[in-house]
Amino acid sequence: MQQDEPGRPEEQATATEAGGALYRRVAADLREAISTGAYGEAGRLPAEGALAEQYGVSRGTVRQALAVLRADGLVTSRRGTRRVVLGNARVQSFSELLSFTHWARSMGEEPGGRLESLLRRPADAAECEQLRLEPGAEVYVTLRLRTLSGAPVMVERTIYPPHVGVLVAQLPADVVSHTEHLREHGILFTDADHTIDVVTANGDDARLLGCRRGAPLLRERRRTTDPTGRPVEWSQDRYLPGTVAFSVHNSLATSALSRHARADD
Amino acid sequence: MQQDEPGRPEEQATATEAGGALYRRVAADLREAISTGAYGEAGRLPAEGALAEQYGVSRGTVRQALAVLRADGLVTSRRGTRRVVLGNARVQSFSELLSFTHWARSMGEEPGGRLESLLRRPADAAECEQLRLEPGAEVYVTLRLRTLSGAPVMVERTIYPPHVGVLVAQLPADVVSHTEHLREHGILFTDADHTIDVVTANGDDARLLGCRRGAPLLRERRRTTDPTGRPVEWSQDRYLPGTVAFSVHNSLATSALSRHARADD
DNA sequence: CGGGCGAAGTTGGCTGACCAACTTGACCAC
DNA sequence: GTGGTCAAGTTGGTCAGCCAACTTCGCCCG
Repeated sequence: MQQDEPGRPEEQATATEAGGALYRRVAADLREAISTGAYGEAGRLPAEGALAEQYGVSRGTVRQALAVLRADGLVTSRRGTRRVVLGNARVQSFSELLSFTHWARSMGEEPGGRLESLLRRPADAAECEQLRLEPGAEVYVTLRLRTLSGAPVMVERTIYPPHVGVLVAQLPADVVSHTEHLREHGILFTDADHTIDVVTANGDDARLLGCRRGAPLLRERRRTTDPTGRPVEWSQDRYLPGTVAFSVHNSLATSALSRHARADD
Repeated sequence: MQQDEPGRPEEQATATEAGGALYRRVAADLREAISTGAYGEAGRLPAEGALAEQYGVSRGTVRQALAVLRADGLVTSRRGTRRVVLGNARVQSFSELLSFTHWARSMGEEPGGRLESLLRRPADAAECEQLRLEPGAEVYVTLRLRTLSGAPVMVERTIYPPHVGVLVAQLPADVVSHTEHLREHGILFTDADHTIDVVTANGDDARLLGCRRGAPLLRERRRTTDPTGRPVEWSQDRYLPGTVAFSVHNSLATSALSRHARADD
C-alpha cells in the first residue's frame, strides 16, 4: 500500500546546514514531508519500522528523529498507535530567539541598531550572581535601541562579563549584530534561560521608543551561556507592545516552559 | 551499587508522578543530586559509563536520563568532555503550566475561581480552525476570574469543543479546577502551544481584575490537544502585571521557544 | 445486534556493542 | 619556555534485538 519510493535509500538533505547526523537528516526530511502535507492535516505517520526500512536506518535512529519532531510539537506519540501529525511546522530555531538580527532577517525585515551607551563598571551583587563572577569584577554594560525597517521596537540592556565585554567594547558602534561578531571571535551562545513579563517604560525607554513614560512594555530577560556553561551575557530586552509575541510548545514528554510567581530577583 | 529501595518498584513518590521508567528514576535522582549541590555549582558530572555502573543500568538508559536534564537546562553536554552543571533545578512540570490550580498549589498559594459566564454558541471561523471543527459546530465559551489567596490575578476565556464542553457545562460553578475534573472524565491534556504577549484591558477585564480600562495585561493564549492530537481547549488568559512571569529554557540542541511578529490571528 | 475477547500492530523501554569526533592534559622536541 | 604531538577519556551516533504496555479492530458468542 502506498507508494514507497523504492530506490531512495537516503541522500542530499538540501539546505538547512545538512546536519551530518543521520537522525537529523531523517528528522529534516520528515519535517519537510509533514509541512507539505504528505501525511495530511491530522494524519498518521508510517510505523517506526516502516520508516526505518524506508530510510535504510535502524529503528533507533528513526526514534531519535521522531523525538526531535515530538519536542517541536509536530507529532504526538503514545504507545499502541501510530504517531499523529499535530501542527504544520513552526518557525523555531535557536538563533532566531537569541539574535535580534537573525530573527528580523528571517522575517524579511531589515534590522537596525544604535548603540546609546557603553560603559565599564564594577558588577553589583546580582550581576556577579548571574554572570558567576567574583565580587568586584568589572562588567561591560550596553544600552541599544533596536529597529525594524527604521522603526524603533526594542530597547536592549546587556551586561557582559569581562572576557566578552572587551570584544564588544572594540566593536564599531554601527555594527548591527553583536552576536554574529562575537561568534567569529570564538564566543559561542548555546544555552539560554528566558523570563518574560510586563514592565512599564522608564524615562530612557520612553525617549528611545517614542512612547509615554509608564507605558507597558513586553520584557524578555535572558541569561546565555557558552558550551562550557560559562555565562556570556545577561540581557534585558523591552519591546513595544504589538511588535512581538513569544511562542512555546510543550508536552507531557518534554516540558521546557514554566510559570513563576513574580517575586524574582 | 546504591540501587537501594529494593522493595519500591514504583509508586506514589511524592507529588510529581514518579515515572516508573528506569531512565526517569535516574533522571529524578540526578536532578535531586544536582539541586542539593552534590556536584557543585558549575561542577562536572560523572561520565556516562560511571553513572551507568552506579545505577546498574546500561549507558543508553543513562543517556536517556541525561537528555531529560539537558532539555530542562540543568546540564550542558558536548562531545569530548564531561557534562557540566548549568543551573540549580527549575520548577518545570507540564501540569503547572496547564492548570492554574496546580501551579498555584505548587507555590503554596490557595487558588480560587469564579465562573462569570458560560454559554453555548456556533463557532466562528477562527474557532473552527483552532479546534478543528466543521463550520457551524457549537462550542462552549467560559469566562472565569481566577484568584490567588482571594486576590484577583487573571481572567480566563476558554473555548471548548462540544465533546469537552458538555462536561464543563454540567460542572458546579464553584469547581476550582476544571482541568482535574476533566481528567477524571477521560479528557487528557498532553500537548499545548502557547503564545505570550501584551494586551490592554477591556471593560470586562477591568471590572473583574479591578484595574483601569486600557491597563496593560500579560496575555497567554494556548491551544491544548489530547494524546490523539484532537484539540480540547483554546484559551486566553490575561494576567495582572506583576503576578506572573513565564520562563523558558532553550539550547542549540532542543529549541522549543520562538519569537514571532505580532501579525497572528 | 451488542458486548466481550483476543490477536495483530505499534510505540516505550532497555541492553550491549561498536566506532567517530572531540577535549584535555601530559609529554617531548625545539 | 614554547609549541606541537599523542594518548586517554568522554560524549555523539548508530545498530540489532528483545520484551512490555497499549490501542485497535475484527471475530465470536450470547
